Amino acid sequence: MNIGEIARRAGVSRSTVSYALSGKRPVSAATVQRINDVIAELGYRPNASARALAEGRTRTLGLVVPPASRRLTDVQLGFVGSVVDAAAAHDLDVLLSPSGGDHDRSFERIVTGRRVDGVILMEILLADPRVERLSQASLPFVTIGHVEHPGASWWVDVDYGGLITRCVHHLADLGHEEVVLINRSAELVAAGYGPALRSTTGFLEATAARGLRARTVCCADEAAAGLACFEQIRAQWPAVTAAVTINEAALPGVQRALHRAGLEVPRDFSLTGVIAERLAEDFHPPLTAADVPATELGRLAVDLLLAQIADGGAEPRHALLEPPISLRSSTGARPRG
Amino acid sequence: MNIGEIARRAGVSRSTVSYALSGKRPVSAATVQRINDVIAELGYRPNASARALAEGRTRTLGLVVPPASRRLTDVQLGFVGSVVDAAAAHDLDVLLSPSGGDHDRSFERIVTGRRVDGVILMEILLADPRVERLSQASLPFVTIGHVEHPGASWWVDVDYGGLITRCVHHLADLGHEEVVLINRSAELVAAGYGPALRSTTGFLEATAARGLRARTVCCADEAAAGLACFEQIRAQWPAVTAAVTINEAALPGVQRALHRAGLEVPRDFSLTGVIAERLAEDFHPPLTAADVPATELGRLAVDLLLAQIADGGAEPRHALLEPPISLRSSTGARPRG
DNA sequence: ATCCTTCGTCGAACCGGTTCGATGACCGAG
DNA sequence: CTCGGTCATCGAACCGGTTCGACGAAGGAT
Repeated sequence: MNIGEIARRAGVSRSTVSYALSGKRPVSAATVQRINDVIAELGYRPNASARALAEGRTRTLGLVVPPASRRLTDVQLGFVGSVVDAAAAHDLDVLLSPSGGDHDRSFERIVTGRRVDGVILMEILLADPRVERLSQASLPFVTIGHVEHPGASWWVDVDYGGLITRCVHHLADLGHEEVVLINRSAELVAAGYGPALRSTTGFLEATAARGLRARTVCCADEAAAGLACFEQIRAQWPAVTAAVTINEAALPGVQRALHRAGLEVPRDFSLTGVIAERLAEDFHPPLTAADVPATELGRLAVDLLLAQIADGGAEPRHALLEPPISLRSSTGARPRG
Repeated sequence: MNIGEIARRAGVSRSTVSYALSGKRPVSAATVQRINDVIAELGYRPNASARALAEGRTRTLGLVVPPASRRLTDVQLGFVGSVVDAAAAHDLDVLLSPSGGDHDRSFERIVTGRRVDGVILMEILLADPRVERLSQASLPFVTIGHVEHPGASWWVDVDYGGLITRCVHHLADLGHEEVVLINRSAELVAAGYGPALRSTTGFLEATAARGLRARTVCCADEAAAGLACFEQIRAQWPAVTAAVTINEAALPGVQRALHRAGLEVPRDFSLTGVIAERLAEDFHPPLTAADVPATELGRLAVDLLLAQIADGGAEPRHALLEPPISLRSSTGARPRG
């Protein structure tokens, strides 16, 4: 069931079948009809490997994801889903590569094996060796998240710094005077994980600008850590009346700690941050937060990647999204006394 | 940078380079050394499409996942991660195909385009058209979850019926007399989703065997639905003192409803079921539940698929896992009065 | 009737690997 | 010295598509 068999049964040459399918040269209507009949009867589809070899492109995108050992957050899961859906909308397949910060075998296969036309890299670090590797392999790629010198490459990202800034202003407007940033894990910060670093920067600048006392803690991506972390905050800085967070996984623990401490949100304590929409709405009460537009980000990443593949010499393009803060009900005026 | 270039620079023929790399025929040590030097210098890796075309296999597995519009549960996410990791351990890549119950373009590309050596299908229905399609295409495949007539195909699954049965016995041993099953959505049940149906069967048989009054409700996969569902249970069947569930996504809502009703777990109400380990431990208090061994299931699925690819004529094999129930602290004796 | 286009189709080369049969060099045995 | 047998390597065919140049037939202009 290859193109030669189709050609034989339709009584034409292989090239005519190819042209009839691609439309790249005119073929008479009668011949097209005959070929289509044979194809429908045999259920033929061109062999993807052969086509990729001849055309020099695979119609496949690579998606580099964190290995399963690191559990995906809701936001990351949203990226994966939307990238896959957006690619499918262009009739492209997605090849998954689980890769840590170092390039492992799977990543190398993707990069040098010509298995994909381009790569989307998520969860990158400010100085990421994989970005370097892709550049020198001259394989088109787009990162979700941006590196230290963002002018030279293609990326999409959420403006964590800006969003955290707006969260702080929101709390300042409500009269809070001492606030804490619950960041992600110390390991991620140490490794140079952009969102964690930019959140910190934005938080410190905004609190300074508004004259607030600022506290920051790192917290592992687990409910248990969130609980411990919040109890430590209460013990260490009892005057803190509001928290800003980008750590989704810690939220259930924070909620339990609030409950255990007898604090009611937002009457006794305000909570906000950058959180996947679903989690913000599942919280009790629903969180006033910047919803990460994971779906749009994934779609944009695919669009940029396709543009880059179509025109390799084009100037790098970026998109820095700053979604609005959804006012739900987890923030309120600073409690008095 | 193809095999011909390597051959030219090493002063040998293309076939010698190929044999040196694959080891399928002896090549002198000196020649191998020379070839390896050139390869290392140029950073050569064989073109995956060309190799796939020549060998007749792609070294790639297909993974059919629900489209992103349906949010993945924690258990499903666990499957995806473990399948990808297990495949990577065998130096195989994973191609993702988002597909609903019907076969769409992405699924068809996977099946007929010879893009993959085999397929893993998750979230299948009792009568799933995709299973039919893969069978007639004679493409090796393994399902996570099993179809109505399980003898004819390869699959791995968790024994939902058996686990729910054991949950019911556990509650009966604790003295509960009226219990409810919180199932997944009515749509899934109507579509013939195996875990939902087998849970119901197991629940009804076990409660009948132990002489318990049995109630069942369907609940959409959302926190809000879980809350509404639980409040309806309290209103409609006030004598219910324990719930069994397979609906992870509804848990936050159930928790909120329990809290709102002033019920303390397990003193006033017992809760158990089949739940991803992480969620069971994030619950307050941690849930006594059967932890779905998603990681093992994914690994097993890959193992079975590789066995099937290696020997297409082999008898279909299955694995029905029945993980132990982890006794945590969400179940207790029936409250008196 | 002759020449020039245009249209539809064909054959061959090519993409970059793998694999099979053949060939030549070298060796030890007779 | 010749013969038989390894061993290492080579050339060619093949996998299944795409694409380019060429070619024959039909049609229009002169």
